[in-house]
Amino acid sequence: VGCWLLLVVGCCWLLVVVDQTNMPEIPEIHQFKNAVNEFIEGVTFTSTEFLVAESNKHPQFKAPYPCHVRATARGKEIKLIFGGNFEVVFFHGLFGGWLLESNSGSKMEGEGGKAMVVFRAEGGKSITFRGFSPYWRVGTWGEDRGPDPYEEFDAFRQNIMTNLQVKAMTAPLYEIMLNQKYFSGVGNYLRAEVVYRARINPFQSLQELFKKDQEAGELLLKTTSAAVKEVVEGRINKYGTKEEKERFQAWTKCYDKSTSKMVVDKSKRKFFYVPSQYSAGAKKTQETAPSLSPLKPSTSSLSTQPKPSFQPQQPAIQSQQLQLQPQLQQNVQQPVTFSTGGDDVGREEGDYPPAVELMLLVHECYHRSLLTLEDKKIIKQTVFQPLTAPTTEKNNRLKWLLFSSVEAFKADGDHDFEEFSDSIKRIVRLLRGY
DNA sequence: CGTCCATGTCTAC
DNA sequence: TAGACCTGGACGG
Repeated sequence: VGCWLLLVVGCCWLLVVVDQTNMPEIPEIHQFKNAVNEFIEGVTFTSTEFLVAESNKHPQFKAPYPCHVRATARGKEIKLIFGGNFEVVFFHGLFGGWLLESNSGSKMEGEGGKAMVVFRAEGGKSITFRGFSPYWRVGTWGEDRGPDPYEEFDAFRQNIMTNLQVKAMTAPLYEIMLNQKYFSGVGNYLRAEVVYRARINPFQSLQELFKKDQEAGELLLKTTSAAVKEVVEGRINKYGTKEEKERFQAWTKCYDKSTSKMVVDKSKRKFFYVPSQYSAGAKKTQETAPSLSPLKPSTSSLSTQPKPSFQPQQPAIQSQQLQLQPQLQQNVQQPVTFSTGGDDVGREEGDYPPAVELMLLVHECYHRSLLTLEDKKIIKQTVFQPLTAPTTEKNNRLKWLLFSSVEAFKADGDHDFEEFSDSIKRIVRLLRGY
């Protein structure tokens, strides 16, 4: 029964893949590759027909006909190998795809978009690469694209491990995962799904992740590979047949779900994530920060948030609260030398003192894994320094900087935690200089 | 009919 | 960092 099912589904899949032409990520590229290979198995190719003007993007070339052709895939690229040594790499770009036809030329000519290049074989079969902003290149894989996480997992992992210290690795996970140099083939839905499935905070960098928790780092890489495998083998496709679309909807747990949170990244692409997915894990680490959930939507909820939200919800938090409270008391009594200048001006009842505001924010950043425990401790020590401790000019200035960061954060309607934690990290670095 | 949006890069100001 | 590439589906008037 299993074989029969495979056969039937396999046939449907072949037909479907033929018509699909939308921005693919690795799984779809592998599906194309598999479909092409099945279709041209044992077929002898005899000619190439170029249907676009020659350009850098679409150079004409001469394949060693007659020959057999084989397709391979790596990341988002597909390579056709003609007769075992002549290679052309294809990139799908915005809306590229392959058309597999048994009766050569029947469908493509003039119909539905521009065919770009047709490879014709004996017996009337042809494969057509079509699209509107794709390209091809005679030669091998793109230089700036890393190994395929699905078919070359070890190389994929190695490429990341040996480059863990490069600057790109300091970008948050959700950004680096679109970097084809390291996450070759990963695209917008995979980054969301992988991070979700691995239950890892996407707002930290890969560098930090590996430093802090090697196992979690390894898990992320393995999950990347596994997710691709699931999509390829599950015949899942957002732009496929009705069944494939349904499978896509069922498979995605995070991407494009109304229950997910969403941020728009630098290149204006949507990143979906579910905070509880990774913050639940953080609770195990005892040092859980109080949740500041009302912070995000409104403009300045931090200063108007009622104190009861401070109430510990769990025993694990309680011990921390007990620790924190005396220190807060102590802080209130501190001289206001570093309270952003305006000495209580415009403060309303219910506002937290600056130091408490700062620590709440730092806690939240720690909660989001934007700051380390170490960072948090250093800030705490600095802010709640015992009255007896010597204070230096420099130290005071850094404290002032810390509070300025809070003001900047509050002034910025977007409540950019990353920016905030970045400035905090810079100050921590300075503090460590002592 | 029009407008917006999408698994993605590349390039010019 | 916006614009280009210039499809095709969903949705609005």
